Amino acid sequence: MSETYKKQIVQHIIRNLLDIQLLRIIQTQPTWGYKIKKQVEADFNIKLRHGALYSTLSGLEQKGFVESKKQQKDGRARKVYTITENGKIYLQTYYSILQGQLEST
Amino acid sequence: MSETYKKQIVQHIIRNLLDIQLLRIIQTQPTWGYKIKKQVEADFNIKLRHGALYSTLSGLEQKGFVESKKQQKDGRARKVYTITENGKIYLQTYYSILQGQLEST
DNA sequence: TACAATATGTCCTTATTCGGACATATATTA
DNA sequence: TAATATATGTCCGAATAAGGACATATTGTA
Repeated sequence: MSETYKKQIVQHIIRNLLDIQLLRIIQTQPTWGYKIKKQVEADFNIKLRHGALYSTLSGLEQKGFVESKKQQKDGRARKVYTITENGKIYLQTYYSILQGQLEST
Repeated sequence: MSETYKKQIVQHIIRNLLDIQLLRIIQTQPTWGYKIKKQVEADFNIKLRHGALYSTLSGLEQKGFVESKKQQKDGRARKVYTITENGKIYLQTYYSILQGQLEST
């Protein structure tokens, strides 16, 4: 597979479907903004502006796809996000559409 | 699967990953702008602005992912797009990234 | 003959998003 | 104690994209 395009496409997906990617990450385990940023940057070797990250997280919460709880860990205040039932349904619907596209390849 | 979200997500994908969706369609068979518009609108029951469509097609051609040939059919001038080798590699790379995400579900 | 459909393209104003800075607070390390 | 890392958030000017109109040409239909 072409490594040349890989980074480009990942950036494209992260940029244009950030909400869905965040839901994906939060579904695997409850987590918080800063950790997601570090994780995505390490995993994909790209930059993630925290401005976009936090506002997208707020958006997901407003839509009822995630819930947040303030957590105090080692003196640091984290906002831990957990996926909701609606969030799971939304993600599942997204996956099923992609699955359909992959199958018709 | 939730029908409530389906249309919303399809619109999201078409809107944010239009270039990839166009490549997908052109890969299955060479086609032209107007036909793609009608096809997408019928298949997904959404509106596709032809302004965005034609400029995205031009963009794909500039990037070397598709090639166009002017064709005369029934007196009408069509610009028939065909996917290139680079276009196929690009799409394949995209699919492999999605596959990876789907597998980790 | 007028209208709808096929077919492709540009242009312009408005709306949205980007990238980066500004802002704040605590903990750890050099 | 100064810098770095963790942690979350807002704001603003610039860049980009969206929506729709303008433009043109042919064919088929009412």
